[in-house]
Amino acid sequence: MPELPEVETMVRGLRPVLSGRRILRALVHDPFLLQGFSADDLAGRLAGEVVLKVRRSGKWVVLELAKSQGIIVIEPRMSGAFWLVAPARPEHTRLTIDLDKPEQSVWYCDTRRLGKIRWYDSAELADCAMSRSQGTDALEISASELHEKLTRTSRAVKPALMDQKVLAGVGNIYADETLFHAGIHPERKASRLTKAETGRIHSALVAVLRAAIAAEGTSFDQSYRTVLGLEGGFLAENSMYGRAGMPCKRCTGMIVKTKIRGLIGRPTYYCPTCQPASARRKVFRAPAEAQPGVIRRRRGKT
DNA sequence: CGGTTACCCTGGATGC
DNA sequence: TGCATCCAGGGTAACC
Repeated sequence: MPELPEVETMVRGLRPVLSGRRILRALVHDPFLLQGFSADDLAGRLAGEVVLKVRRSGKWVVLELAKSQGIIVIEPRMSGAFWLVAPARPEHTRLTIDLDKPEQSVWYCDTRRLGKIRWYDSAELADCAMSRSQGTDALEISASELHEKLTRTSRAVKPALMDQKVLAGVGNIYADETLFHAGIHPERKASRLTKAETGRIHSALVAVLRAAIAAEGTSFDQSYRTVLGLEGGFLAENSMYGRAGMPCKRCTGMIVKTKIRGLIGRPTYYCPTCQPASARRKVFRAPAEAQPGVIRRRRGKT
């Protein structure tokens, strides 16, 4: 579930509790998430370690260890979350880290078990591995680099924005939100975007991510919570996600939920009026309610 | 090679 | 109530 703002919120919550602290012991409850090492191995390496730094890279949580100089990378993917407060060990806990003086437990939970935990022996190895699968962080990329990266691909702009190698941190919710604020249709061909348009995407991206971080992310249903178990507040400010059939906040037209090419299996929300399919032509066809699974529009033919 | 899809999991919601 | 199906905010192997 977590995208950049949610992971940033996790890291900000973990940092004061974890950094500089000694790990008493680690308990691996589910070795399934471990990539390339065993539960005993991880427990052995963590016992007695000191956490040097907690930081974020794209949608990943990075723990730097002081003694071994090792790096742990946690990818929460869809359902990973950290808990600092709970009456007892939370359900679906996959890893427990017990801290020393004063005693405090950090639980890492992952309902769907899609997340991954990786270990690197040095910062160099970790950086090398991470830069292979992640582009520039979405909060650090410049407007000109974004323009260059987007116009290099012929894909639709939304899947391009969500490609972690293009830029790291944007997922389904914030891609829709960003494109709405930029006034760009999610299926616009990325290579055809003008400098002005990618500039609007860049400004919208930064504004949306900052607002979402300030609100501590987006929560709905039983999904994402902060490390203190609180809901993030961005859903109230959010203009697109989950608002199919509701009025657009800018033009009062109706928000559409659909599926787009390159992102089968994930919903896309957009406003057909504020985000026209072509930069030059207005869309007259009612684009609504394409049946789930059916791919709308192919070369403008109806 | 670039673009797209199938699949990895589980639990909650929905439909019959 | 019970069972089947669908859905979800991510990432990647494998396919065309």
